[in-house]
Amino acid sequence: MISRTASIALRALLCIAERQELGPVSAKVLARNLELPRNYLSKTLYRLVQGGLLQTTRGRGGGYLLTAPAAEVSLGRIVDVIDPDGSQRRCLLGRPECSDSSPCAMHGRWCEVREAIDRFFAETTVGDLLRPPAPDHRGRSSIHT
Amino acid sequence: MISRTASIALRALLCIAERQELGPVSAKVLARNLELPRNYLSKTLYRLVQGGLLQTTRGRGGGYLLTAPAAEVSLGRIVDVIDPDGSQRRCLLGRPECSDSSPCAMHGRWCEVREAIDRFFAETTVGDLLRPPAPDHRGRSSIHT
DNA sequence: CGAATAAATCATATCATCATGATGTTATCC
DNA sequence: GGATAACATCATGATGATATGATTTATTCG
Repeated sequence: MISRTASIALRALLCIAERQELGPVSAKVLARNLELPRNYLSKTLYRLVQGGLLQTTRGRGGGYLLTAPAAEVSLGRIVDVIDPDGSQRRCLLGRPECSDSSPCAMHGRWCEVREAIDRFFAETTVGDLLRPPAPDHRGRSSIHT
Repeated sequence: MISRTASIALRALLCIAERQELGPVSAKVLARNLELPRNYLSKTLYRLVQGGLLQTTRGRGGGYLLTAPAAEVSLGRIVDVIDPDGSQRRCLLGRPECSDSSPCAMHGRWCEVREAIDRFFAETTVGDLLRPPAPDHRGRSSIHT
């Protein structure tokens, strides 16, 4: 669905968003929290910096901060920075020019699903995920407010 | 979403399903139709044979046939044979044990989308794709018994 | 300044996927 | 039985994603 690196990027951004009120979050802290090698993480974080999602400060007390409020950062923007060829999720049969006017055999049926995926990534923000997961009918949790 | 090889497998099965009334479909014919190197295709087809989706006959006039009616072969079965680790599509944050009782931050929101994807692959069959996707035409698509 | 901290970068290493070409095996037809 | 057709398998290479470790650059603090 998304690459492992994109998955790491999502986790890293969430972790930074949770902690940045206390100041920049260092790669060291992130590596410890995400249980990942520091340098590998560092490279992924740098891609997010270049993608405009993070800003950094070096030296003592330095680290990473979001460039925009968490509520304004969609998951899609994060994934697009790491997996730039989002057209992975396009035609299931691999046709580069699959479209409504030139559809493959699955086009009609798959489009609905694909649009649901696109909506998820476009509409869900980092901010949405900071608040405890929306209680739903699933799992039958009997927690009342 | 699915690997390139899985995409090729889908195309190959569709092609075989379309042509098998005339007898087994050879790798040579498939390679020509799908514009793919014969040997590479051959290896992928063999995986489908091992997965129980295709049967083969060798020698003159030989080739590949579906083992079951097209209407009974779901796309999910095909993809599972080629990309056995379907858990790719599971937790977006890569948690192996993400579930309703132990959800990640995205679990609730993502599950709905994931289930739509799972339904698509489980419910769409090769047979569904053989008939043209019923565009604006009336009459052909109303085949509800 | 010099030491410490932290990000940025470089050089490799590893691994799975994708792909090609050559060869082996099985079945059919004459 | 020999030629041919067709799938099965092997060996190898190319590519990109993943991962590790070492080094360099920038900043802060004493």
